[in-house]
Amino acid sequence: MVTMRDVARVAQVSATTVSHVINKTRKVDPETERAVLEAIEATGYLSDGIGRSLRTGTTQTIGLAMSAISNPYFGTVVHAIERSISRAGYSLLLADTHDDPVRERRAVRDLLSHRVDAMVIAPSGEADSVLDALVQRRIPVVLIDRIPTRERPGVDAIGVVNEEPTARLVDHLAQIGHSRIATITSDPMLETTIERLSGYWNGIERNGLTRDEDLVQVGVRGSEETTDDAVATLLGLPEPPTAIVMGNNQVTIGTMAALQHHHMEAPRDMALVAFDDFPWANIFRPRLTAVSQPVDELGAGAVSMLLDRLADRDLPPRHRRLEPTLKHRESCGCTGLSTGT
Amino acid sequence: MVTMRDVARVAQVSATTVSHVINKTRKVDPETERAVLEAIEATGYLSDGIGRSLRTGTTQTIGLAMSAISNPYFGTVVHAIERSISRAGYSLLLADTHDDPVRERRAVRDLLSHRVDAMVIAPSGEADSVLDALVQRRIPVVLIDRIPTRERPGVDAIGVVNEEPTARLVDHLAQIGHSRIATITSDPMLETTIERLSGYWNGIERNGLTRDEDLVQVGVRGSEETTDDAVATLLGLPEPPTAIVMGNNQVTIGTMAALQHHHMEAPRDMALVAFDDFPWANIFRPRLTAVSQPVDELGAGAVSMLLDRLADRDLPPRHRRLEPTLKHRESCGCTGLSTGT
DNA sequence: TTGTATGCGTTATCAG
DNA sequence: CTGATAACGCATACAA
Repeated sequence: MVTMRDVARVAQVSATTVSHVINKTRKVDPETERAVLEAIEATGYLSDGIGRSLRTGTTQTIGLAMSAISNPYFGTVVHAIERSISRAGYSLLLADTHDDPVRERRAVRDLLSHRVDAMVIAPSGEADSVLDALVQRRIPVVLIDRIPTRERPGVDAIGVVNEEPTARLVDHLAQIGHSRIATITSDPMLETTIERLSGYWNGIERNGLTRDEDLVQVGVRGSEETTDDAVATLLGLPEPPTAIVMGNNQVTIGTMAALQHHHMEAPRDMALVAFDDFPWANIFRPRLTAVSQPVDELGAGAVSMLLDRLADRDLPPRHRRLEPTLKHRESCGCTGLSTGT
Repeated sequence: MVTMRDVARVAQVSATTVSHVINKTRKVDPETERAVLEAIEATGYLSDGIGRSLRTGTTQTIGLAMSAISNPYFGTVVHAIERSISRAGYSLLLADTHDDPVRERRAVRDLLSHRVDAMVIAPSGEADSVLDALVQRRIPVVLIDRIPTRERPGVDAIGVVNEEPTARLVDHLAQIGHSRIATITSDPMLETTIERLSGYWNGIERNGLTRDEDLVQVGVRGSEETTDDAVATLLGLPEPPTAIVMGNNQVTIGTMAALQHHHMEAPRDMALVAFDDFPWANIFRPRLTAVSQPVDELGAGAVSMLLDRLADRDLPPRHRRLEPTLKHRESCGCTGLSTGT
């Protein structure tokens, strides 16, 4: 490996000077500078981040801990985060939590071991102890997607409004005549699930519908079989639902597959509305009526908060809620007024 | 920050012993070990990868350089790679190339600066100089998706067979009666584009169709407007095509959107077949007849080759081709024999 | 079974 | 304007 000392030798200067040339951190004679630059070119020298990190205490690296499986927008989110981050001169270290508290703990440990300067986390339902440990180490953290009720010093959060938009979904179904409206959601420990469920109930109540626990299927971890069972249960009810609110993208996939098994089609046999949109929703049928998250903004917002906190760790914690957009399309079965893009 | 020396002080031993306890790298008195472990617990010590890396020369980090935009399977690939990699005790450092040679160079430099132990790259069409530099530094590299014609020492590659499967797509269209078969592809510099295009021509010729350059639309970078133009051009032909072979996922999205603008529907108004499948292809309509890549296997295979090479850098270069699967569904307009899953 | 000393590549401090 | 030196946290060769 070619080190700074090698460059220094070739350029006939001290390593100090080479360092200063590279980092533009003090005035150096143009002549000398040229010599150094040439030596760098000649040797093919590339500065070693490890050495620098050890010395400076910063790695210019941000850790991202989230579940690849659970988030169908995974790619988009990672991409949005990577873009903002690299623009700011940081690199992205990835760790998969699988939305499982144990693996989440491991993932964060790993990130910590690599000395990331800060982390973005999509916290599992039981992330408290992990977060507390992070707070104690005073490492900047931004929570994404799931916003905890409790605030922590040094921990920001960004996500969307979940409750009211879900209620609106129910409103809409009620307005077009549905009275048996079911909902299927995933992991009940997740903050998002809780909020969307609460929105569902609000919708049921404010539309004067009868509150029926049987219409609520809380899928465990949202695996496909579970969703299949959930749909079967709903269809087997004495008075089956005529509409379903799907709690997230994963559930939507499972639910639609299940309906297919039953040879049912939306919106003909079942009205369908979803929380979470699909990137290609407009090209394929049925065009899903869905609450769409501003994924790019979430990623960019997360990084922006992180950079703010990197600049001043004592900033009071901020929790940002972005407004999702209702994409009114066709799966709800109300054809007339489609506005979706 | 709590360092090894802190632990050593608390445990009343030397730093050396602490190191040995942590790494299980020499015999140590059970009593002493207990004391060290306790001290680690008490202090909340976490070993510093930076210090270790500087000393050992390895970072236990793998770099992944690919374009998030161009690859709709991005999430799946990253996930597959991350899984295999973390199982082997490595972490994943991400860099976006945007499929642009300049940004690719930057991405690789970044990764190199962070001293990744090895890299996985989805090379742009002009990656030669970058790859040569990597070879010179003797850093293990696996190319994914696009397999160069030239072999390089120390550089493995993994991807799918492109030519024959594309020809088969044409075969199928020809067999069900199409004679005006068009193709739309993206960046003509990419190895995959070249191979698929060649497969297209093979198909045209071996089915005795007339070779018509007008039916080939090579999209630049596959942006949506470009695809729109391509479709318009095709439809404006004196003898427009009745079927289209879409060269990749991105093109598929663009083409389907464009067809929609023209109020055309597959397979009614245009037979459609694609290279690259969609994760949710079965749930939405039209169910696309498509060549599907074994994405998980590609990721796992890439990592496996990387680990092999990490164990022995002098392994001869290997180029692996996996077989993609034809998912015969409905967009091709030949209903009878659908076999797709 | 344990400890001391050294150096990995860099940058900050201080001296010139 | 430039250079010598020490230190970041760790693992190892060597000594005890």
